[in-house]
Amino acid sequence: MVTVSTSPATYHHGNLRDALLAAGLEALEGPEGKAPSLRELARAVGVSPTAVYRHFPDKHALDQALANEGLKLLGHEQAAAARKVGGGAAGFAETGRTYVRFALAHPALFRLMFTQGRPADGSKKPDEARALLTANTQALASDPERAEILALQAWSIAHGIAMLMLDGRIPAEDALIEQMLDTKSLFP
Amino acid sequence: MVTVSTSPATYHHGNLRDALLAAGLEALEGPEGKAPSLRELARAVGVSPTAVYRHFPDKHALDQALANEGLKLLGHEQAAAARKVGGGAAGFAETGRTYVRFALAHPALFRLMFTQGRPADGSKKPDEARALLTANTQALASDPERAEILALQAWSIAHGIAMLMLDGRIPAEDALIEQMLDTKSLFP
DNA sequence: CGGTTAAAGTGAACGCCGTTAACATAAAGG
DNA sequence: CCTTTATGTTAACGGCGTTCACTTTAACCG
Repeated sequence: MVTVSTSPATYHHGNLRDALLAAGLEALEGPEGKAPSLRELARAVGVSPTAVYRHFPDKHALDQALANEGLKLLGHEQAAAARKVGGGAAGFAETGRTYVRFALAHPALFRLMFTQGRPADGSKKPDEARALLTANTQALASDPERAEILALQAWSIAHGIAMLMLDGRIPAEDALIEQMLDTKSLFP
Repeated sequence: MVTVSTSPATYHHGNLRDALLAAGLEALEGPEGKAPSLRELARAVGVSPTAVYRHFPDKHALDQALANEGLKLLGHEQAAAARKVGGGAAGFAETGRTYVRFALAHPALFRLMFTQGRPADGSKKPDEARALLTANTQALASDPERAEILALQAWSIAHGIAMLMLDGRIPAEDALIEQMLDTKSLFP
């Protein structure tokens, strides 16, 4: 009898793919600030480096899979944050702050999410974060023409703040995030 | 008699430091989109890998030096662009567009400029780009209190656009840059 | 000058990396 | 059961950043 859940499923030696992703996410949270190496993850999972290639064609594919996990996480956090403040304009503002805070809380993961050329394609539906963004801007923009531009502008400023703070160009202070992302002054 | 100039100066085997930086900048312009390796640069200059360590304590220092070159270049381009349109509000807008265009024109260099934790310190004066930004925002902001925030916001949105375009998240079209950076709608 | 000293470059080696090839083993399934 | 196929392993390759011990060149100075 086997407990069929996320991690220990049909086992040969283990559910390597998921185990590698879990180890990867954990490594990305570490204080190293560095993306883990393939061999490092194999070691962490207790498997030879080449075993990884049964589940990912190459290192880049592994990184992309990790990036996707990160994107999912970010989307969930943003949606939850927006819901918590009741959606609407307040929710929109909250997604922006959450975006930047996520980057600061998971620097290595966030970098990985955007350094890897995006998920190739295949994925039919846009990620949750993106969907939330377009929904919000379409609801809040007076001119639906401008909604799209507004979405890209909002994304860009949040992304810019996140990156500049990660790179130490701008002090990573929470008060500063709120001032810079004040939607009333930015998108009046 | 020696021609004391930038490149062939006091020679032992060569002016390695400058030669390495030149080779580095050239490599960064290549289509690889990858930052050059230390050994690669040593090869390009015709020197053993270890010779590099006479001029830079480690690879990271070399990368930082390259990043500084990039920052200087960006600053010059921005200043020239602002001058060309007569400065003022038009100049401010132009520096933003120039920022993003620079990133698209030199993707690997731009990435390197911001990936390396900033120039440590030491540099007494802030780079030209930064000086230009604060000067512009102080001149254009009604409230001098808000000037600083305005500067960071302007920087962030330009940086965000640049990064998202580099990462293929947003189409890298010139028309889009102008729409997104329209200062009249952004900072009214 | 000539000889010492210090700067600049070399070659061999280390451990890490991603990746390939050839081989082993366990699971699944007719 | 016995074959097939998925999933591992070990050994090896070349490239990387870096260190160590060594050599060569240029500069300085009495």
